[in-house]
Amino acid sequence: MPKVTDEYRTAKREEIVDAALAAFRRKGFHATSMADIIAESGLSAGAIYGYHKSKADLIIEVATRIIGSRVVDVERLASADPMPPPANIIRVLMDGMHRDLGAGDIMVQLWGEAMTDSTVKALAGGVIGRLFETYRHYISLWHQREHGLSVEAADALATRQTPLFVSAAQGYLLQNALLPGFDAGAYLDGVEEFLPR
Amino acid sequence: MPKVTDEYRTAKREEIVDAALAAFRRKGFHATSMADIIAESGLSAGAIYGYHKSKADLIIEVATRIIGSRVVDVERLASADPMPPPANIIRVLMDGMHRDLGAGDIMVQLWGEAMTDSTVKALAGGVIGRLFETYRHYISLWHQREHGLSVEAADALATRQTPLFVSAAQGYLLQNALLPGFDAGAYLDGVEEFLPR
DNA sequence: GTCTATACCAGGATAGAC
DNA sequence: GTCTATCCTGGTATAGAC
Repeated sequence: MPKVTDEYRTAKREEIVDAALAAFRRKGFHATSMADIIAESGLSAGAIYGYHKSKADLIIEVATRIIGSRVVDVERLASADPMPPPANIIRVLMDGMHRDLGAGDIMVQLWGEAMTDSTVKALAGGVIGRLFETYRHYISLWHQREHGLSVEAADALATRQTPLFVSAAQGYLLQNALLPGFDAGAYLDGVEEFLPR
Repeated sequence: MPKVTDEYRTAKREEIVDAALAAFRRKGFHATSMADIIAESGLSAGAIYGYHKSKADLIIEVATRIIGSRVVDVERLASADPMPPPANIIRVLMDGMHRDLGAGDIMVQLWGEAMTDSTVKALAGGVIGRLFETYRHYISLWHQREHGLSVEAADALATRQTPLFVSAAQGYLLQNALLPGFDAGAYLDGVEEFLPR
């Protein structure tokens, strides 16, 4: 029975994840060394390794937190009464992203990381899959309410549309991160003008 | 005046880039060590460094080649007589990608790499920018021919639509790389069904 | 529980022989 | 021009004192 409580332990773990997130935001996943995280946290190497067994472990921890918040955002909107049209959700998603992370750069890094690290891949795939499903459900619901479609018809339509909506969000992040003159406002206007409703 | 010709030198450079590409395809940019590239090329460390001064150099070389081919693809279609609708271009782009690279994974890695390596970022930004412009021009042309729009009207419309078309391509690559059950055919059908024409 | 100091390793790049 | 052998840095993780 540890004298120091479980709460203490989890709080400390979180604190370290915070520091890792801050460091990763600044330098990216693999350009960040454990020394950076150690400096950021104000703790020592020994302390960190007492809570997280490796750098990979920290990446996973950070990634889970990032994507998890997005799912919550969409779920919240699904219960709003006048449901915003699906295309408008992108705006909410990107706002949340921006609030949590400052920029989407870290998401892009995460995708890249997933290509070679199977743990990250499984995680990213799983969580994006969840976001995907949440979005699909939202779109189906919206067609039912707004266009009076049957559940089956709405589901079928949503299934065909969802990938494109998800792409609109992913494309926003990528273009924002890569193209010097990216105009976020214009992008979102375009999404609302041209994606189906 | 070198006895060994410039042609020899460039050919050798290319040969090494080929090997690097093969290695990167298999293990990703930073998981690939110089030793891997050396093994793949059948040459030695010394030889490689005689032609390319660093690993970063090789990444740039490979990246340039990859994206450059896409631009050519789109340019070629712009002079086809019945121009395919812009949404159909995605299919061509993805086919070419697949033929050159086997999978888009390496593109995703490249984007991630760009987040922390400013050279790669400048390169990726520049070349994606070129692809972007090529696509925009294509869309404008298409609206002029197909809908009889004035140059100005077509340009304005194309400017608003292009980002979304580019997202559709980027989203394809990402979802294909990350989602276990990704259905490429369905995705492309959705693109052609729902993107504006 | 936390610190400092350090072992240990991977991998990029080079020197110098042929 | 190409090879082998090796240097050296940077970075993760651990050992052991406090």
